[in-house]
Order: sequence, then structure tokens, then C-alpha cells
Amino acid sequence: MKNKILVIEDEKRMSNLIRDFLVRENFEILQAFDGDTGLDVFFDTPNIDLVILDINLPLRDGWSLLRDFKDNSPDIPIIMLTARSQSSDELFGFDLGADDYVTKPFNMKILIARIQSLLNRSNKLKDIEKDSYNWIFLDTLAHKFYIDEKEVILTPIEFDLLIYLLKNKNIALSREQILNNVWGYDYYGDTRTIDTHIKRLRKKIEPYQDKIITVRGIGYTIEV
Amino acid sequence: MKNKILVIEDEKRMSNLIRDFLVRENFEILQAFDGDTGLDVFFDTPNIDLVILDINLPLRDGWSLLRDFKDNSPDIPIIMLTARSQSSDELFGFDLGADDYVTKPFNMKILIARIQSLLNRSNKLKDIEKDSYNWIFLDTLAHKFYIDEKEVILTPIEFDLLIYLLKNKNIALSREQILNNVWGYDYYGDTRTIDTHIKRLRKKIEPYQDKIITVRGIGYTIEV
DNA sequence: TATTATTTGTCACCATAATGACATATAAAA
DNA sequence: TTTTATATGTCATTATGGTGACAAATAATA
Repeated sequence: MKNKILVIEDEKRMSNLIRDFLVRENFEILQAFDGDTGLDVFFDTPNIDLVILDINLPLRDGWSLLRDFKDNSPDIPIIMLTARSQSSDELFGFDLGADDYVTKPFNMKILIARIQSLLNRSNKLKDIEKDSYNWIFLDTLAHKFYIDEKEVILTPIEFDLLIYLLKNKNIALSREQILNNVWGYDYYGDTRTIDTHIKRLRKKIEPYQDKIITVRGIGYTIEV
Repeated sequence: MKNKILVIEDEKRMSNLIRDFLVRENFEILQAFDGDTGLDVFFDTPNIDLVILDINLPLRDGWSLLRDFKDNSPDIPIIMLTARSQSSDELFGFDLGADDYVTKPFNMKILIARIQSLLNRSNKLKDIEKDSYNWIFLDTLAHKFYIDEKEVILTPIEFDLLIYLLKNKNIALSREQILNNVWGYDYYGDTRTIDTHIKRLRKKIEPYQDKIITVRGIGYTIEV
């Protein structure tokens, strides 16, 4: 199944250039040449996998669009395009939820690499959701979690921890990694705290406790 | 097993900033503050997984280093760091073989995302390579080890020892070498201890014990 | 706001696994 | 056989993870 990418860019030359490259990479491309149209296409088209969004747009600028997109579909990755001169844009964009950021002019290979990397991530999430790994079922939108069809109430951290483990199922994760990715980079805490949360998670996913495997000397994994 | 990243950057503050973040992400960091040193470290250190390379360096600039790196080790990914003003550098760098490109100032999360994406690519390659020795199967990501399809539980040292032997399959390794590479250079212990661990490993890989060969007067090898 | 419940982080204690060293047995080489 | 090197079993020490208890932080409720 082809991944569907929406390109919102007012310079026709640039937009077509991108389109041509991505089509060759086997993506399906939708084009919009101004912000308003971009917004319409975004909300009218089901299953868009990724948006490439120029910052300088007529009618409605990129920032405003970005906010709308992220408010409504936080999981669709957005790559921002910007001219090199706009110096602090990058950080600003990240705060608004942009997933990546490419400065013009750019090499098409970079763009493709970044698209791939973002799609990998979101495809993984989708897998988790639809994958009812037969015993476990995760509804990330509703923020609910079921085990053997029965809902199990998880606290916010437990939920994030579980998602992180599932996103990386069958991969041994160190306590540092877990801390950085679930708690955030700015959090400095005892790595043993994770043990406690794992304990609590295990208790809640009974009788499947041993799906969460302790990798001695490393950390934890979930096996599905 | 930690990924080893070489950071070549002359501004100490920037270099240390990068180091601190990456260390928290569980990378192992090597730092060089000028081009010549960078080159030395690069060629003297085995198993470097990725290089972060500033363009403006004293003694020897980034482009020249990039060329040397790519001539000798085309598969080690290189991320170039550059100031925002240098306008056509990016394309130039890609032609020389740079794998990705980050403009300063940058958000640390971007850098980490790009590192991860590049490493995923090359790690996957590595894993596949060493995975299949027909009887033995090593899943370094999950930190699991299989023998004839059956999982065998290894202790951390056993795991590292086995990986080290496999990485150097068919090469006789002295006890010194093994001690330095599995236990670390800062470890001073009885080299005879290795014998004990070899014994334990052999027991666990039954009936393939004699794949681990004693090289009398030298040390050990694994034959695959 | 005051009160209560829930969530979260830390710690101390315990059980168990892993490790390193050593003594003894065994094997290889001279 | 003698010498030298390696293999193996055992044991004390150390490291690591599991867990319960508790206090602090946060959220929910009155």
C-alpha cells in the first residue's frame, strides 16, 4: 500500500520537483498551492500519512496550518520546509509540534530519508493499535487499554510506559532509554523507579505478567 | 551494546553539550577538538558507529576529513554540522558522501532523531550479517541468543563474551584481549577467570562446545 | 478552599543470580 | 615422566532485581 503524502507549497516548481521525486519513490502525492486549499485537502482526504508543509504560504501561513493539523491529528507527521534565512524558525516549529524540518535548498535524498524515518515511526504505532496481539488491545485515541476484552485502567505513566515498550517490542530497552523516552530528557530521577512501575504494570496485566521480560543487566522488553 | 559515536567539533561547549545528551541516550562518546585528532581517533578506534563532524575546524577542515572517512569507511554514517549561513554547503557535503546534515543552532531532539535513523539503517545491516551461522542465532536487539532455534539464557558477561568471540570468529584471541574488550581496559583481574566463563559458555552451547576452540598458549577462538 | 483519593518517586530489605578466585583434576607438550 | 597449560567444581562475595511501605506530589471532589 502506497503512503499518501500531502505537499503544501506555493512555488509550483518546487512542489512539482518534490512530487516527481516522491512518485518515483513510490509515494502517492497530493498537492496544494496555498494554505486554505491545503487545509481543505487535509480534512477531506482520509488516510494521509504525512504532510510536507512550506512555511511561507499565501492566504494562510504554515504555522497556522501546523497548529490546525496538530490539534486535529497529532499523530500525522509534519515536515516543515523553510528558507535558510529564517533563523529561529526551527525551534519554534518544534514547539508547535512539527516532527521534522528541512531547509531550502535541500537535497532530495535528505527529504526522502526523513520521510522514511517518520513513516517508520508512525507505522509502528498503527501496528500496535490494530494489532490486538490477541490478548492485548490498545486504543491510543481513546487512551484505553484492554486485556482479554476487559478494560484495564492505567495511570498516565503506566500507559506511556506500555506504549513505549510495545513500540519497541522484542527489543531490550535500558532503564536510561526508558527514562529518557517516557519521562523525557529533562527528567533526572532514579532509574530504579522504573522497576516499581514495571511491577505495577505487571500486576495490572495479570495473568500476562511475564510478557514483560526482565533482561538482566540491561533493562526490560515486552514480548508479543 | 552501546553505539559508539565520534564527535569532532572544536567548540568545547557545543561538543560537551552534544556529549551530555548522547550519553543520556546511552551512546558511548568519543570527542576530538580538531581535525587531525579526529582523524587519529577515527582510525585508531575500532567499531565506531557514527561520526558527527563540524565543518569549521582548526588544522584540517571538515570537508577534507569527510573525504578521508568516506574513502576508508564508506559505511560509517557521517552527520555534518554547519553554521546556518553557509548556504550551498549542504549539497556539496552530500556529494562528498555525507549522510545527513544539521545546521547550528539545532534542537538536540533533531540530532538524536537523525542519529537514530542512520544507526537503524546500519545496525539492521550488521545484525543480519552476524545473525545466521546456521546453528547459532543472535538477536542483539532483543538481547537473546538461540541455539538450534531454542533460546538459551546467557548472563551479561556470557553474552558479551560470545559477541566478542563471534565478532572475531576464527581469530585467536589472547586472554588479555578478551579481558580488555569484554571487561574493559580499566578492569584488572585474573586472566584465568576467562577460563571459567568459557567453561560456562561451552556448557550452555552444548552440543557445540567444541566450536569454542582452545588455542594453547594463546587463548580462545570461535569457529563458525 | 479544604478534604480526600490517586498517582508517583524513593527507599530499604530480601532473595537470587552472577561473578571471580582458587584448588584440584585433567590433558598436552616436551 | 616431567612440565606446563587448561578444564572444572566449589564457594564467598558482589551485583541486580523484586517488592512493600511510605511520603510527596498531583488530581479529584466536596
